Amino acid sequence: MAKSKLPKQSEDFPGWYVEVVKQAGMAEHGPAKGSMIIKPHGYAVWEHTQRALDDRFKATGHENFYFPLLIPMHLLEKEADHIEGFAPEVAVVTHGGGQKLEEPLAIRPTSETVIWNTYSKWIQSYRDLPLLYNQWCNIVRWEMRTRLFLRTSEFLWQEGHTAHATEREAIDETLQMLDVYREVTEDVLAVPVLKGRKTANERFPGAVETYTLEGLMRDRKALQCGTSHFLGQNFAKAYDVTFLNRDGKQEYAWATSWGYTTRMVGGTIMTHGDDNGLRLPPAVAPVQVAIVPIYKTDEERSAVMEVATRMRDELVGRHNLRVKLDDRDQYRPGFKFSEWELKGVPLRIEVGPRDLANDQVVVAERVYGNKKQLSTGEAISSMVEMLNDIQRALYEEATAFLDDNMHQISTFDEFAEGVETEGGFWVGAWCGESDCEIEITERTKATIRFVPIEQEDPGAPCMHCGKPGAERATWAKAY
RNA sequence: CGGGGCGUGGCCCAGCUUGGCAGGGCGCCUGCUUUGGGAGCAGGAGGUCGGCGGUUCGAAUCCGCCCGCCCCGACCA
Repeated sequence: MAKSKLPKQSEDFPGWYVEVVKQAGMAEHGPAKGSMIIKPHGYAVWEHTQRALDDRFKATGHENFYFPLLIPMHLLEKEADHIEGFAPEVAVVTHGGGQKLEEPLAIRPTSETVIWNTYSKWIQSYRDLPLLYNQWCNIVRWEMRTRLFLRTSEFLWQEGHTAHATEREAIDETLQMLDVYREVTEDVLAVPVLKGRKTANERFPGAVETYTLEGLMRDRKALQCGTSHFLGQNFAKAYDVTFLNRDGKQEYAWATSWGYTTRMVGGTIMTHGDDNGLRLPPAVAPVQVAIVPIYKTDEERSAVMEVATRMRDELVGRHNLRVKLDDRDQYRPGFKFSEWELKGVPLRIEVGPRDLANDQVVVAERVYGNKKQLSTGEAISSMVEMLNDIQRALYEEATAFLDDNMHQISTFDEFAEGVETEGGFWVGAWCGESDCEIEITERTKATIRFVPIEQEDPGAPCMHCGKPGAERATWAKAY
């Protein structure tokens, strides 16, 4: 493996992250404060994530639509908890056409308000329900402090907004979509996650319940990886969305919303990356196989390129893989090896004169850091299986890491000390009261990432205040 | 919003203390030699020194104001 030009993860994780994002060509800062330019290598990871999600949305009966970016202020202000939660981070357009606007326009921080305002027109009867819709879009949330992918003032996401005739159906939808997120996060991004319910403090503004997925990054800090909200009838009441039920009675509709963002590109980087750069899961890697030709003379070049091109064509045409034949003449092989490793490409094929003489190629695996010699035919026929194996290996490695960093809390002091020095997830009894939660957070800088989806008696008093335990809470320092 | 830092060829930075030809490394272009783990040599292109004003014979450098960005905290996906 090449010597890295990156800071070491163990010495400076934030520095490592900033550098690997830049050097691997994933993203850079935009000209406006807190904004992000997503570069092709980063955007492709998002595109593959989008595809995985969108296919599953369709498979569960959802359709895509699109609502406008600009929302009249008065619409935004109808649901009290919602506007209170979002007010500080809403960007507002005050001028247009060279004039001050009569009514300012909010740039959407999320679209519940404009969508539920419209749903009131779309929903009259129980026969109109359910509405199972989703949109892919950008949103703006004015943030104090930003980090590429993890928190920028504008980001890309998907927001699902469904309306239902019954509470049960809406709750089922909320949990179903959380499961879709879990499947994509674990099976596609190879990021293992824990599933749970947010406390009142951490809940989405306007939601009755917020369900979450939490992953653990390599610096042992938690990352929220997707949330699904049961909104009850809060938005239906604020925007007067009623329908006539089977019995001829007016009822408020039940709502859900769920979102998944470009943040997970950052989550994937921080879950799998190592001191040599990215390690991308094959399912989302923009390039799954890089072929590096090696030659000195023109004769060698044409002989090597012929084999390399044939392999590329077969891997693309017959095996449907994403392959890059690196025929750039201005770089030498060693440079290319390092670059593809930095960019996290799972497999690299090296073809040179020595290989041609032996009717073989060299295959290097990014995740294992090894090289093996295979015949051309073997290399081609085993490539899909090797990629599947790498996908699985990344997930298993991350799962082992997560398991190693799960701690059961026995005393508050041990927890406070441990979460500070070791990081990771800490599980223990909590009284269920917000004031106590806030005190613990102030003392430890850790937050409750989630409690079990179905409330469970921990069978022990609260680790902090000693009152009867109401919940088994999982704590961590988080992004 | 508080604390800290920084704005100088595409990128990273030196020069500023003590005013006097605008420099280095990387990258880029050309040529030759190279090519199995980040190549070497030679030549070359590229600059309103963040902006405005002031002091001065003379300002990247001193003074004032402004703008922008990054990092650390409080808020957040």
